[in-house]
Amino acid sequence: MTSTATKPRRVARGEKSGHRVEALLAVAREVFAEKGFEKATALEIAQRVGVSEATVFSYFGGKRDLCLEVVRRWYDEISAELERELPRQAGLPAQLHYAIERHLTHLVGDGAGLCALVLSEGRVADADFKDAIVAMKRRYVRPLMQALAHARGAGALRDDMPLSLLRDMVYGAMEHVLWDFVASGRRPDVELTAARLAELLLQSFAPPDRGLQALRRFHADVGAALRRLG
Amino acid sequence: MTSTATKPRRVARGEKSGHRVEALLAVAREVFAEKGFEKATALEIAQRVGVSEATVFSYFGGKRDLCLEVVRRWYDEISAELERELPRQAGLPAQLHYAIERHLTHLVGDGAGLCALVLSEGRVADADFKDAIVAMKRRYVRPLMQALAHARGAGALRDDMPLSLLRDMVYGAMEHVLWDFVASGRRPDVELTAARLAELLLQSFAPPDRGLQALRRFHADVGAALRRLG
Amino acid sequence: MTSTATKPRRVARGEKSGHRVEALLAVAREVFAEKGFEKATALEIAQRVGVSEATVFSYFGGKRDLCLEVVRRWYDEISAELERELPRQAGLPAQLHYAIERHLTHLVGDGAGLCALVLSEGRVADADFKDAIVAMKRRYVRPLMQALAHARGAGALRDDMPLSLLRDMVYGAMEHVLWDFVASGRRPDVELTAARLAELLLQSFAPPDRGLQALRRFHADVGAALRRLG
Amino acid sequence: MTSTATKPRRVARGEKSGHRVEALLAVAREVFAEKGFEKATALEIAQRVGVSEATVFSYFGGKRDLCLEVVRRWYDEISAELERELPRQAGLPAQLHYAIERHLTHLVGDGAGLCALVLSEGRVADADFKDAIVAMKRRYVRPLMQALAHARGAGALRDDMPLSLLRDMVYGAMEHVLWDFVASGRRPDVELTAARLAELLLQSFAPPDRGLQALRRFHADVGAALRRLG
DNA sequence: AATGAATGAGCATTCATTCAT
DNA sequence: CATGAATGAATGCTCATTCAT
Repeated sequence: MTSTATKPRRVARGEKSGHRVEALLAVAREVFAEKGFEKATALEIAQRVGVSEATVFSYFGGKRDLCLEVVRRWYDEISAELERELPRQAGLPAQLHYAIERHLTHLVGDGAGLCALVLSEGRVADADFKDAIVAMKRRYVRPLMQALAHARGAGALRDDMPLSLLRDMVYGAMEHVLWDFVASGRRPDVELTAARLAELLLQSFAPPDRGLQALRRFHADVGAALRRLG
Repeated sequence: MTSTATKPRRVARGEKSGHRVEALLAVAREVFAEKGFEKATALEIAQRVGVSEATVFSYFGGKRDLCLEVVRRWYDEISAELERELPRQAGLPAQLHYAIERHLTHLVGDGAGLCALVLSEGRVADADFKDAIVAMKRRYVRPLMQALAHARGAGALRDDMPLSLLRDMVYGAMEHVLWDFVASGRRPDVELTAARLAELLLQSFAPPDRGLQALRRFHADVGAALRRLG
Repeated sequence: MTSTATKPRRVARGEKSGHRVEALLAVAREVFAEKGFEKATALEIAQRVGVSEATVFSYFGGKRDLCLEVVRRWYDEISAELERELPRQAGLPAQLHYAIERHLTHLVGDGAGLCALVLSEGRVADADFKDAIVAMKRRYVRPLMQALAHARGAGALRDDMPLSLLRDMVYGAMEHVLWDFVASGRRPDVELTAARLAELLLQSFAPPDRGLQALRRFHADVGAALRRLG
Repeated sequence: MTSTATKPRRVARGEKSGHRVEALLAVAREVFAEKGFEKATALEIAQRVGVSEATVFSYFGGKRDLCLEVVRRWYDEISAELERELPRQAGLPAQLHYAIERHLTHLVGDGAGLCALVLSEGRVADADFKDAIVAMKRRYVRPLMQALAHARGAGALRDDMPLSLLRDMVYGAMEHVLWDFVASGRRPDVELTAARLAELLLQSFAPPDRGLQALRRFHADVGAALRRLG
């Protein structure tokens, strides 16, 4: 609970209230995504839902709280899905592909704006906000981090790079793909892009190929043998 | 020249004015970087420089113009450097490393905020703003794109991936490294990170190794010969 | 509905709101009339009503909208009255007198300022504003124009002058009477002035007198007969 | 000298200064006419003349003073002309026509804006301004008023109407013609309009026709005689 | 439980005006 | 003489937030 925000006078209980809250959150997600935090207004959210401005504030402590809740819900959804499904994928390649495909799908769906929200608004927000965001992000990223760690343990991943860097490559690349989409308006082919990214990243993450080294030694040995024979 | 913005009442001429403009732009860069476009105010910029609010508007057509000029200058600086130096680097590995190291250095320096500015404010800005930003971005990225294209021509780059995706990997990874820095406040080791990223990305971009294939065939052939020898 | 103006946040509903709107419009009429469009401020209007500045903007899209609404209401009032009553007057003299008396009464009442508003602010306003004003003016003037046209059809009006010129004489004369009032502060005797203006204008508009010509011929004939008798 | 305005630091002397002053006044007339008092800016006037803003204030005590001087000059010009030429016109019809034609010509030329200036800005200005304007107006109108008074003395003008009302008809009609021009942008045919207005106004001003009355009595008498003859 | 109504605080922007050089 | 530079004071407008009903 933040010190600056007023407590909502009304806390959702029962069916009707539940619906209200859901509707408000859904619309707020839209509006924040479209306009960004600053340009989003309580009035617009209220009007799209069909309630009064004041109602928004009776359910949420304030604009900031509402926004945080929106972000929280979004992260909850995608995190839960990832936590559930990622471990079911067999092997790093499948897992990486799954994580990428899901992330792209969500972001292309409605998340570009939210993404911007998190990236840039998080920067100027107060500590509370920041901490909350960081925690959500951490949770969201954990499944993939665990998969990477596991793969590294199995020798399927080069161990001379910090996992955080690999993670940054995964999500950074996707985010940039997203910005292109946002800037140009051209919807990317999610499936294709996911496949490509997964392949590129895998190649990137692969440990220096021991087989290749062995083959090179073999070639060298055969060559040397030939020369000795010569 | 944007169509909507008013012209500045004063255009910098002579020494004094030059200083004022530079001071304003420098401070504006700081403030926009810290606060983002919306939360940055002309008043704060003015006060930090030690002039009145009105003075800001006498040098720049408006807040938006000032912001655009700040971004323009920043891009000019880093673009000019890249255009000059990148072609002097020998080979894709060196070029990639150079581009990464420079980008990280600039962003860690003062650009994280501006980066956010460009990424997220660009989303809600008017067409003029957007177009200007896009043009700058394109210029900035061109040197690396050309290097990549050249490398691909020389067979040093896999040709089954769009260059734009490779570019997104390069810059996306860096941006995420930056966000970590912004969020955590822990300054990354630029040199080390640059080296690592360059290596990871190079491995990613490398064409399926023809030498490796040849070696495999050689190995197979030798094996077959051995078996035939029985 | 003008394209540039923001919509008011609140649209009057119910009793209370109705009162607020009316109060604001009434006071705004005063202030615009006193100060003119440019010098009138939302703050002053608000203060005279006893509300905050923001309240003004919550009922009207902006200063311009408020002003236009004020003018619209004023024209509506006087136009409706004229449309209703003018046709009931019998004969051009009565109609002219009625139109003049009403116009003077309204202008002396509160309209001098509004008149100036319409006349001179209209010059610099944007197209929307202008068009709206022109339409109102046209409506207001129509009843008299129709009366004039009808009188001309009946031969009671000289037909060698454009009606628009006659109209300009009617309203121009009155406006000047008004300016005298505004400048000097001496309230004119509306009834007397109306009677005089009506008589002057009627004499002006009368067709060259056929009766007079006939009488002259009669006189000449009688004279000739006398001379023949002589 | 007004109490609020600062004295100009520089009073025009000699050739150069004279030119400056003239140029400033000429341009200021244009700008005030185009934009009205409020929207006219010292900056624009200065730029059109090619001097700095400050220069404007070094020649005139302030915007208001400059404006007053512009108006004064304009009235001086047209008043002087009228004072010189009107008495040379023979007879009321010629004089009325002359006054009308000159007024229309000047207003259509560049005066519409100045006219609005005088009419509406005069309303909100301080007493000094107002008095000055009133004095100018009075001087300008005097020649025609004297012509009217003279005509009335000669029995060529009905004496049951105040001269001020006749004056208002003359100038009011013209002003309305002008507003039509300003609103529609359609330049009126000055010569034709002047002729028509002069004729209409003359017919308006003519004394009730004594000849007509005499003729009617004659007709009545003849009729009565006939009837007596039975 | 909902909201109509009101507003305080803030912000971009404009411009007449001053003054040191 | 002229002006470059600076600014104080307005002013229109926005919006999150409060509160009585």
